[in-house]
Amino acid sequence: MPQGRRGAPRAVTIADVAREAGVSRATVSRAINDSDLVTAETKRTVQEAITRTGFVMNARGRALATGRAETVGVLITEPLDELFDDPTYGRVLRGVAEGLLGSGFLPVIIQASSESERALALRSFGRRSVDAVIHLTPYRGSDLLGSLAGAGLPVVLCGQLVDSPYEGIFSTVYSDDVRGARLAAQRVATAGRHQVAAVLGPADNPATGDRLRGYEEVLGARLDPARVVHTRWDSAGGLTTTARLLVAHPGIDAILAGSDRIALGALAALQAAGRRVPEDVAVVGFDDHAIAASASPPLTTIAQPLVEEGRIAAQLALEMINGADPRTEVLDMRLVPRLSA
Amino acid sequence: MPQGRRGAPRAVTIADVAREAGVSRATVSRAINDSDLVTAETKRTVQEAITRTGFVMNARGRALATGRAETVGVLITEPLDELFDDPTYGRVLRGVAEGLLGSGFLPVIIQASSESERALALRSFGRRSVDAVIHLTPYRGSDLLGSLAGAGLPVVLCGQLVDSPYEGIFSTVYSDDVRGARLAAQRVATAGRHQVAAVLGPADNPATGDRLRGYEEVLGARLDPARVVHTRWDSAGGLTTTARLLVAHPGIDAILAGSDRIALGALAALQAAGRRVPEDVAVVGFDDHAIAASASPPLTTIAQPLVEEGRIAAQLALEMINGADPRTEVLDMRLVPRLSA
DNA sequence: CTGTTAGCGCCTTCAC
DNA sequence: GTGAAGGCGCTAACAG
Repeated sequence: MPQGRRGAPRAVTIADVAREAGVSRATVSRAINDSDLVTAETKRTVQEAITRTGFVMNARGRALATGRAETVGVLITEPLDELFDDPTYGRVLRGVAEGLLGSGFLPVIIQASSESERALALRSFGRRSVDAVIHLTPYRGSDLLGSLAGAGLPVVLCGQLVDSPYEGIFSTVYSDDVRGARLAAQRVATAGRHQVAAVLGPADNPATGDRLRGYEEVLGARLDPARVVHTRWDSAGGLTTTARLLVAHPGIDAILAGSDRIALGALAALQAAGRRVPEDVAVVGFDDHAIAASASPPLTTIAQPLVEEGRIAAQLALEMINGADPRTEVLDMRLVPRLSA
Repeated sequence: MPQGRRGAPRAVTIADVAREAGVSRATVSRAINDSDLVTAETKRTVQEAITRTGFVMNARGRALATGRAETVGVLITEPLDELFDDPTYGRVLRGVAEGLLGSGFLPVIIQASSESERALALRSFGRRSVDAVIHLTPYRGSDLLGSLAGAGLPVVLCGQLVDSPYEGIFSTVYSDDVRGARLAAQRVATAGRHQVAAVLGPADNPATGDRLRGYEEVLGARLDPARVVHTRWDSAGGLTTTARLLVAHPGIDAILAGSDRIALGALAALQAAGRRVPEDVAVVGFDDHAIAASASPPLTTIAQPLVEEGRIAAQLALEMINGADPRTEVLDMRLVPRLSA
């Protein structure tokens, strides 16, 4: 019964239910919230009145009374259409949804790519439209983080921030890039490779530095700084950069790529140069992107536990909503061995 | 000043501002909402008190008083990884955001791919957490639509529903698949193609039927029913299906594909069969997906005005929130001529 | 133009 | 266990 889609004939409230059930509004409220101050008997009476009247709890009244909207905002600051070939966020989001399930809190995704959208989102946070914010794409530099801190509501960052300038203010969850990079480096080290190269992502990205550090820790002199280069995250960058690298350093026998897409480009460059993978040159990617498994040869790579990251972000958000102090969770990455190394 | 991230020392309310400014709460409220019942002078006084106290409007109180949360839910029932896979939704979302800009309403994306998430979303709609819902992926059959109708709040559907069973209840915006298909068909007809084939998407998808109808209207006998086949939306489906089709009907001189991804598969199949495009066989895609422009040869295709679709959906939602009756807007598709036909 | 007075729908002490 | 009463923060109708 699509009752009154216009004119909204005045919604059913707990007062109506109370009248119908012959009890007070307080009792209805208690029954709804399953308080054990109410007889099972009374609860049933109320329940019947609810179905008879078609009562649905109004979230606004409840939010005002309880002080919580029972929603968690998931903030995405990158344009959605630019993320289309990056399943990362989808996975994290799935984790957030799972982590919130059963808590009574609903995740609402808030996209704020433009400056005006960001301002809108911030205003809405300040106004307490949501009880907490999970920020999927935190970046240093951005003044957004400062504004979020000023908004004075619980915030969880997905991703590591260099120097942790907001430690003690925001909760953080991230996968340890240094340790992930160590796994990649160990793979080529135990395979006896000695002339290792690194084709990293942009130098200003925090993950890049961490990954390089992990490589260096394990490989030492096997990773000559001359063979460490930076490029864009995509495969075109990996292709041209690797091609140049092979000319300058023909003896390279392993390539640690900053991302799977870069690795894909590297594979193409190696093939063009007539090198066999992994016989002549081993290649290790990063991310376990969908393209890694279907590359030829299938790409050995490092997987981040994205879904778990989201799940833990949700958990941290709920904790802070309940008054806990912010804290940081670091997750482990995992080597996914395939054929390329 | 990251003031009190815990313990929330009691937020500043209009009462505090009123006291500070030496006016009544009502006046503060009016000043905030820029009512012209307030002197510019008084407004300034209030404004100063606001900055001095650091007041931020509480959305919950306002929502309860006004009866609107000033948010529009954007419902996505497909798994988000597909959202990020398919730029379609991203574009529509961008349009929604644009259409809502300046209205004071904030779009919140609600993902409901699993059954439990759907139930959660519906409950939240019933409770009036949002003022309207824009449903990006409506499908007949789904009982979700019935539940939405029962939730009794304004709903806008993005996409055509066969037989419009909810006409007069939901607003709808869609691009006319029939007319789009006619454009594709005319392209190959004027090019003098006589043995046209159609490699469509799944038969149970409403768009599929419409597109076929458009093709038939224009091509008549040139599109022999024997050369009309169905497959999945992706390129693998296009590849195998087209390959089979070419064996059964070697004389085919044009292929109308149900999507650009299907078209991409068709291109591969044609190349494998040694046919040149467009000399031997013309190919027209559908959607103007990003891959269309970079295909070889670049794909002639049909573009849906996705951003505008979103913008109009937002507009329809706002209209209905303000009491207007639901209505339907049909947008025009556009031929994007490239080299494949 | 501004202040006073009621609510919006729910939850929560405080009595009984 | 249940009811009565007050309040969450804001807006709106009614006086002045």
